[in-house]
Amino acid sequence: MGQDAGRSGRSPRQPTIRDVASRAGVSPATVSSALTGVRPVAAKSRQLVFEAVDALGFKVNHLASSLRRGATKTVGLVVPDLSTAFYASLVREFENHAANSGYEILLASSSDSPIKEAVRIESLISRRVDGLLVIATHDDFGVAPGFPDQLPPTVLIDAAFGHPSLDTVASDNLGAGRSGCEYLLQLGHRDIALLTPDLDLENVRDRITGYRQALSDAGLAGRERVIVGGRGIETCRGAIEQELRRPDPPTAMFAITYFATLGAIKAIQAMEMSFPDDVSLVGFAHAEWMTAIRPYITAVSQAYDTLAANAWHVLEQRMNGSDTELARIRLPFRMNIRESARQRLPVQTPRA
Amino acid sequence: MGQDAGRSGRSPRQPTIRDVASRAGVSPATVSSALTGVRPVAAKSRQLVFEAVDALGFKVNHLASSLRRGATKTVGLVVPDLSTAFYASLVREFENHAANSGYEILLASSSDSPIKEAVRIESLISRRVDGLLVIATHDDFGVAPGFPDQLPPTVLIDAAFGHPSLDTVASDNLGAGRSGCEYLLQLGHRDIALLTPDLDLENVRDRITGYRQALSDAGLAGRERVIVGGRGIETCRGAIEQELRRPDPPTAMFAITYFATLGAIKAIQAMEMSFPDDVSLVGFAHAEWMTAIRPYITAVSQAYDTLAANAWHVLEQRMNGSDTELARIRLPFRMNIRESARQRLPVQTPRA
DNA sequence: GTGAAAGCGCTAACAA
DNA sequence: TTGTTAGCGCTTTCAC
Repeated sequence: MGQDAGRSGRSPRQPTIRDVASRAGVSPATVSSALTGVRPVAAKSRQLVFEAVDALGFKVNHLASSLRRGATKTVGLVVPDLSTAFYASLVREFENHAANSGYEILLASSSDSPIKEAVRIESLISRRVDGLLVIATHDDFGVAPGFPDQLPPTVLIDAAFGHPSLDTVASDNLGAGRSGCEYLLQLGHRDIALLTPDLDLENVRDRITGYRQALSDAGLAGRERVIVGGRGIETCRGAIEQELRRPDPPTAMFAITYFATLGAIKAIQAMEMSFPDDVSLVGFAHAEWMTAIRPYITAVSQAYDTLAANAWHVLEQRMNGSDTELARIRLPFRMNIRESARQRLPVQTPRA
Repeated sequence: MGQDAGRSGRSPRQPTIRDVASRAGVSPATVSSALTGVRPVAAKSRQLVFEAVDALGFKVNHLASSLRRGATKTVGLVVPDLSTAFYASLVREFENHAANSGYEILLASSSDSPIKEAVRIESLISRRVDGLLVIATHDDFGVAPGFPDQLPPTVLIDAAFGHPSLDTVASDNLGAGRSGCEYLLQLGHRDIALLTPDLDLENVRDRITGYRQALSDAGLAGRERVIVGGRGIETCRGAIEQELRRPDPPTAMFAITYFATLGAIKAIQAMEMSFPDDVSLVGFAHAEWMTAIRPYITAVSQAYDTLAANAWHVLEQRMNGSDTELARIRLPFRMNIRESARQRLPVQTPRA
């Protein structure tokens, strides 16, 4: 239990493999072999080596070894924003996979900016990561001034699905939009408003398409109400309030984003209405509070764990040199039926 | 805008500083000087170098340069758990500070286990991080089988405050416990239950001490009600329900942890009671939903941004060789007064 | 202002 | 099975 957690720095010098070698009375190559197991080492030598390692407190200099081997056992992870719970969950999953496979994670945030994205990736490349996991800030990933023209093995998650030259993994957004809407339809709703912050990302647009399809399949093609609320909880809230104030307010709302969900909730409260009594709500994403405060929030959520597992798997294959065709993985969403949406009451709204 | 985002790998070979040198007709040393600016370079040479760099698409191999310079411009960040919003916020802040100072972050999760913590730190050291930021899993940081006996400059955040040989930065937990309780006292409450998941960490114990002090200062020394609910939202919930079922239920509750807050909310709902009508609630931590769903949650929260800024600052000093005395920084909490706690009614509220 | 040469710590040939 | 040697790509004396 030798710790000392000693005051930083000031060490005489970290022992090198040479120090170990001379103390063990073998060559550096043997030490290396004993440590890495790349070539057989006599039991005796190995023991000598380990004794010396312990005695000296030797730790391989991963830097030197990476430089020599041409691989760092490190992957870069680029996310648009660490405060979004979904991204944070992905980070957690990836950290886990990485640790289990002997990789380290270099974390970078692009702050939702394509050019910052480019800069951060550049920096990661300079550090010679073996691979890159990126949640792109927009669908044209790779198009930004100063974007590196050579990438290590890279897997794109969530956004930029179907990139022409990179593996991509995403959720079945279309299906998610469909399911959310169908669920509401099933409950008897006919006036279903959809709330989205913007139309920038394809994944969001897909959700909207799914919503439209569900509506049109139900013979309600003309009844779309797509509310673009803007980024930020407050702007979404404003937009929804406006919608609720109309003479023909929706009887149900489908928020297709985490912030949109929060905005919708705030709007409903602000109008002194309540869900599911006055209006049904289907939200998006998973968060613990959704099952803490009543009514529990019915929501569609991404299977972040499966998403991460798949992305990691693909990346690992690539890093190991696999040259199979581009991955194009679509993963199902989860539909968490709880309490915030319910059967439309017959008297609720005037019919058209 | 030269991108290609080309299919991974298969490159001929990354150009090195030598390639640049020969193309520019100067020596490697000059290229290095031009790039790093460590020594003056003639304008002419510099231009030549940059042209060659552009033409070749050269990128310094940070690995090689780190090895040579003996510094990586990388710091390791160890957190107990990425799913806790507070830690995630710290990570975000640190990533930001790092990027602004030209550092990269190597992220590791200890999964709340001291031994995993040791293992992960070991790995980071092997990668020769210049510094370490760690949110320790317990107060005896550094005591675990296999814990490295030499650390780079290290700053401990949140837990293990006052470590004998490392800089520590934490919130004023005692003050937080005090404030939360005093606020409730001020509102006229006399039966205030405190909910904590456990007594393991000193920061939590300090909050409890603060609560006790506030009570005793108010002449209510005998009225402490400390409920240890266990990790996990559900167990907390169970414990609170039990408390609320007593013949003399508390009129107010103070949850001193994020999960405890969620547990308290669930318990209150499960009892078909509501806050602040039947019982007042002061929660812990900051989350957007606390100001989305009514009633908004009154809560004490850590100033994660200030915490991170201070920790980063201290770490940077150390990494630059500062040898001043150990930092021991206590930062104030924030008291977010919202709606979940209110004046105790003279007559205990009847059921609705 | 610039170059030659050594070397950071490790691993991979190549020999033995 | 093991050692010797070269060199990964960079920076840094030291000399000019």
